[in-house]
Amino acid sequence: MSSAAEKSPANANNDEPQRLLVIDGHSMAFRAFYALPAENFATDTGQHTNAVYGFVSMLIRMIADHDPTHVAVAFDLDTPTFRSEEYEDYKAGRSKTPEEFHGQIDLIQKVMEAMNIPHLSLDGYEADDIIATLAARGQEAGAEVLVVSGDRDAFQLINETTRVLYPKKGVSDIPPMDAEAVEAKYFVRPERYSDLAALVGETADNLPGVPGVGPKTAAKWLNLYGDLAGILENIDAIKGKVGDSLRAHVEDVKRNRRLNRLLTDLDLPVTFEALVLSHPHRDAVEELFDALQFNTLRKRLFDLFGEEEQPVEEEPMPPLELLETEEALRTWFAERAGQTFGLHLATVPVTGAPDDVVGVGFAAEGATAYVNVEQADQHLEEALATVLADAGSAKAVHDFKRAFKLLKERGLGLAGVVDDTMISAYLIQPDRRSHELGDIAQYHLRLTLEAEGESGQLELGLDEQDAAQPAVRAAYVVRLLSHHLAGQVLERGASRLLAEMELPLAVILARMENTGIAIDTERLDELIGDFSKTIDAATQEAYDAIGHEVNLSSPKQLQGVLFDELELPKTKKIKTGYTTDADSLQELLVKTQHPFLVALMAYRDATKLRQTVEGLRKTVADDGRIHTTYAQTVAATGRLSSLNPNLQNIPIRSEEGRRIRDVFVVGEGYETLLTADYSQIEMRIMAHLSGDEGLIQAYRDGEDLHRFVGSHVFDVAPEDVTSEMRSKVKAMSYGLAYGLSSFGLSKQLKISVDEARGLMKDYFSRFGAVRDYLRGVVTQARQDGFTSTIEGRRRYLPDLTSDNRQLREMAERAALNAPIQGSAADIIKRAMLGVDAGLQEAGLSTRMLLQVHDELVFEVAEGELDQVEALVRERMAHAAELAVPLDVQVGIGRSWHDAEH
DNA sequence: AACGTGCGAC
DNA sequence: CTGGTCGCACGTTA
Repeated sequence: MSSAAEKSPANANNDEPQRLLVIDGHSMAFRAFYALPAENFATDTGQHTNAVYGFVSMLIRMIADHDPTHVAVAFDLDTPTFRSEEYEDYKAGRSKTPEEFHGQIDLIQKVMEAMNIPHLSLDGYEADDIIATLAARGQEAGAEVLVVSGDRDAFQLINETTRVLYPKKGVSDIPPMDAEAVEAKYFVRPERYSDLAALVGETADNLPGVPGVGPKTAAKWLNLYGDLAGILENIDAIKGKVGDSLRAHVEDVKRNRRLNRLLTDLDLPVTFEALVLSHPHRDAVEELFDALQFNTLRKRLFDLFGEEEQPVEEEPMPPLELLETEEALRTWFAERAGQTFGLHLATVPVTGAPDDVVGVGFAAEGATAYVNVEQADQHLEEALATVLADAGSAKAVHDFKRAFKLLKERGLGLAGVVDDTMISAYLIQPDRRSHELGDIAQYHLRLTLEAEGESGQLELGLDEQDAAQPAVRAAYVVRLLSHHLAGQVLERGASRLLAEMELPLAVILARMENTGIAIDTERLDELIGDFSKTIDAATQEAYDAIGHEVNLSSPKQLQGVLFDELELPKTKKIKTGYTTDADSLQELLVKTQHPFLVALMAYRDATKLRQTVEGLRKTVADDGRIHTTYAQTVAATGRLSSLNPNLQNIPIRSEEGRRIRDVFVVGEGYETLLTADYSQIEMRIMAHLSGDEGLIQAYRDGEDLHRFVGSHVFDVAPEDVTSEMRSKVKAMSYGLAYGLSSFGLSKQLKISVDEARGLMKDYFSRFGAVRDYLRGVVTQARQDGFTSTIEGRRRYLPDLTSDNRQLREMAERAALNAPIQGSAADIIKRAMLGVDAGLQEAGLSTRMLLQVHDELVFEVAEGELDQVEALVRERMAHAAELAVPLDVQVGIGRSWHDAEH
């Protein structure tokens, strides 16, 4: 399925297959109303908009998913219909429409007018009749028909060309019902569905059926006698109680059948052609959506129809010029002075080492060029080096950090980088999972990395062309992308983040990665042995406890042992059965005291540790150091991530695990490792962002925050806060920043949900500003479509308005967390820039090695300790000006373990 | 190869 | 249904 953004507006071209989408307006509005909480959707004037929002959202999605050429919406009127005339209790007993629903139908109709989508209603008839009539007309015109209705009567319309979207509660992606689906569910073909409904009855319409007859019986009869008429002809042949029941209610059945027949011949004032889906009235939509305060929806709507979403007209790529002499290179760049060059490296893989740079592709206005680095003579290479290292020559690259490192391998510098399209794309869409050049070029420009006519065939004869073509093509694409993304980066207020934070940071990260951290490999090997012994012992214990062997690493086999064999109580359900996670095992142990559980948990702990240590062992480079790679465009909040290996999840909480930190040591020629971390940075940010006077003052006074909060929540003097109270508020304080529920808190603290709820209530009654802030974050994010950090880093969360509750609530928790986690990421990034600058200004040899979210690890050169400590403390503490101080804790030692404090 | 489960860190 | 952000290893399934 293509995304909404790719849809072009429909046209009535007769060569194209036509598809009509007909929607039951009231029923969809009601679905939307109940899918979205009314209290979250209201304008400043108090008009509720949840049904309008949900309706338009579903409509956009359906247009995107099904690509109709024609669309219409049918509404009921409040006036009597031929059905209520015949049967006065028709649809009686329906509960009154809620207060908040009032006026929303009118608004939906206004939106339809602005969107240029016809909406129809007809005195004396219901929406279903209009739908049936339109469906018939669509079919006559040869169109495929999709009916969207929450009324099962619509099933009678299903045939080879007509299908029904019948939204089930809580399902946003609705599979269309066709004849087979109806038959599978009701055991009759769609054309017999009305007969079946007449027999069974329809509670939604207050039409009683034959008592004792359900779909199965009705279907059995219909299949036996052909149709309802056939049943009535043979009515005396039907035996048993149900036969008597049928005979007693035959008039009801006949009435039901008259009422549930949809009319397909209404006199509607529109032709099929008038239903053609065309562009919205832009001004009308702007005005209406302003009034409704729909901001993200406006963008989705315009994206759906937007002209700018048409494929970008691709100009032929300028011809490739090979720069083979110093002179040629100088001339090429001199003629284009002042331009921003797209740049891309041609590389070849090398086993067990970084890729090798074999050439450099450049793109400028109307020209592309390639320099073969391997065949370059000294003059050419020097000229190239000059251009690359020239800060005055502006360049756009994709993945600056990688390019910087690869060039460095060749002894080449890289400066003047004004854009990294990978980072720009990330700042625009931090949630995207891939920011690879090919992906974002496809997404933003509809361009592929493969040039026209290049697919597959090798350019024969010239080896270097093989490397040159793709590199130059990439440089060309990078240049276009950079141009295209710059506007969006600016619009989203991310220009400073890019230029002053992420780009300079890339250089620092490249250096950290190249430096790596020294490893005591002997110690590492010892640890592997130690953990292995623990594993062997635990394994044996586990086998003894159950009398046979089993793969303790297989959740599936463990389920067999725990729940079938040992018949322990069932745990939480997961996709593949019942969970065997650590929390659940602990609960099982409390309940059953089974020795197998103890052994299994010991096995889990030890295998996790051995696995970590073995992973580290494999990544120790020839220089005896581990060189992680930092991913700058992965974490949606703005954090870095670390991979190959991940050095941001080295154990510390358990004594056994902490030993692993002993293998990270100071390198030869250096004096010591130094770690510096922010104390409670996320809580401090929460205090700052919420402006809670109590929390702010506590931090200013340098109090033990959790003790302080505990004394207020439990209403005791600070010195009377027990460690149990302290750990409770600590869990709660941190949980709040993650959107923790009272259920989650109760589980974590092993207390009742009531107790957890009470705890949270007390917390918020003392720290009301925190509650107001957290509420405000979600409301604001829903309005804006994004959250922001203190540096203006945005995270877009379209799911905040999803009609899927689970998605929506996940987005709400992400919205709570993103400003806090993201601001902490901003702060430590600023700190890294500051510390790095400070070290250089002071001409120190001390090196920054690692970043672990709120911690930096340094390798301190001989004699620099005092100076470095002062510098690091100062720069970290002043990386941001908050309402509370940023407390920095520093530790020193020969290993990472010893440098903990 | 892709997915699901489980778990380490902050 | 129920705590955010990651990366990685293993077993299982396609």
